[in-house]
Amino acid sequence: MNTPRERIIDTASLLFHQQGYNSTGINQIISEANVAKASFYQHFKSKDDLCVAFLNARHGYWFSELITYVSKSKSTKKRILNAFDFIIYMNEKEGFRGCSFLNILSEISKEQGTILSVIQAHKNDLRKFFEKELGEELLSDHIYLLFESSIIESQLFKSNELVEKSKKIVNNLI
Amino acid sequence: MNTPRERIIDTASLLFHQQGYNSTGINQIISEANVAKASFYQHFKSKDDLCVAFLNARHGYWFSELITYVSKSKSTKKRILNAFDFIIYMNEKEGFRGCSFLNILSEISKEQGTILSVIQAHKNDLRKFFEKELGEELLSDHIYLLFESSIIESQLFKSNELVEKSKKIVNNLI
DNA sequence: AACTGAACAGACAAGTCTGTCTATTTATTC
DNA sequence: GAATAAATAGACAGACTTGTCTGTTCAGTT
Repeated sequence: MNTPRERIIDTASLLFHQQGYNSTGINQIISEANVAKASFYQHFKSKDDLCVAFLNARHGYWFSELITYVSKSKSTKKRILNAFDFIIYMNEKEGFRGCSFLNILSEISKEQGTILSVIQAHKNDLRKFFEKELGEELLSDHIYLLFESSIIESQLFKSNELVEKSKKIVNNLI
Repeated sequence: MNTPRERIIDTASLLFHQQGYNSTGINQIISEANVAKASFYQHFKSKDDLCVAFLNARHGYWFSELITYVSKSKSTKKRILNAFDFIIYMNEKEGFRGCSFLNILSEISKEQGTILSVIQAHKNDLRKFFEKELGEELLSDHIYLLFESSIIESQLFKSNELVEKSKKIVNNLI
């Protein structure tokens, strides 16, 4: 049944995604993860510390899934279009809850600089991913921006309509 | 010194923007607005009710400012570029706090459907704004998506770099 | 069989939150 | 000047929050 640490992160992933970071309490996390409170604070020194651990885990999971999706094709163009299909896949899998990183970005204050830099690092990696695929920086940033808004707009409207439209735009662009 | 209702909405605007919706309590709002708690609940039946009122007020303010900015030019192209300059202006004015509507989107749960529809209505109006300016739907949605990500990325990186890049992209696009 | 480290349960402190309530004061209108 | 409406202050209920703490149980190792 996994280690307590894993159970905590798995449960937190689910709850942060479903309810948001600030609306999810430690008590609910440990209760649903079947972990004692003392055990929680043995692994994480604070809730923010858990948040960083969660974002790191999410980063690893999310990118490996993206790479899996992209690797289905060989041509750059198809690979990029696959990335947008990955958004649709994730939306359907996770119920249009958007990007964990951007959701938490909206919830943190100036004092939580550590969390902010984890979010920035994640997005920088995504930006680099498109740059490596495409070479040209202006084009890759263009597609990065469309990718980002595709995630957000599908969360907002609980629909893949604008993801599909982005695919059409990107298809004409490359 | 304004009416209590106005003082509440003004204070809430500031605090929701600075600290987020869930992190801002009623007590802080009424204290900083110099309003009694009973007065607050005479004007708003709940915190979510205040949220809706705030978003409506924000909608009015934000759009009127956008229109002012856009109206400085006559050609469609220049007007669209002005809209991106408006993002830069707001970022500098408000300290890269991003979009009130999207920030609250990240904080609400499924039960808060009323708030969600106010956010969706705002973004639909923005989408229509670009459609009216540009006519072509694919192009106007393309620019709408770049506009949205420009706001978010500048909030994320506390910088106007990607807004400027979007301007360059849009300049080549129209 | 004794030791060790990690997990367990759960009480507790100190503070937060929303929303309700009573009771008093101020301002406006008839 | 009396009546009405809207503001005030602030106590209170009840539930929540994070983090600390005590003490117990259990598995693995020597």
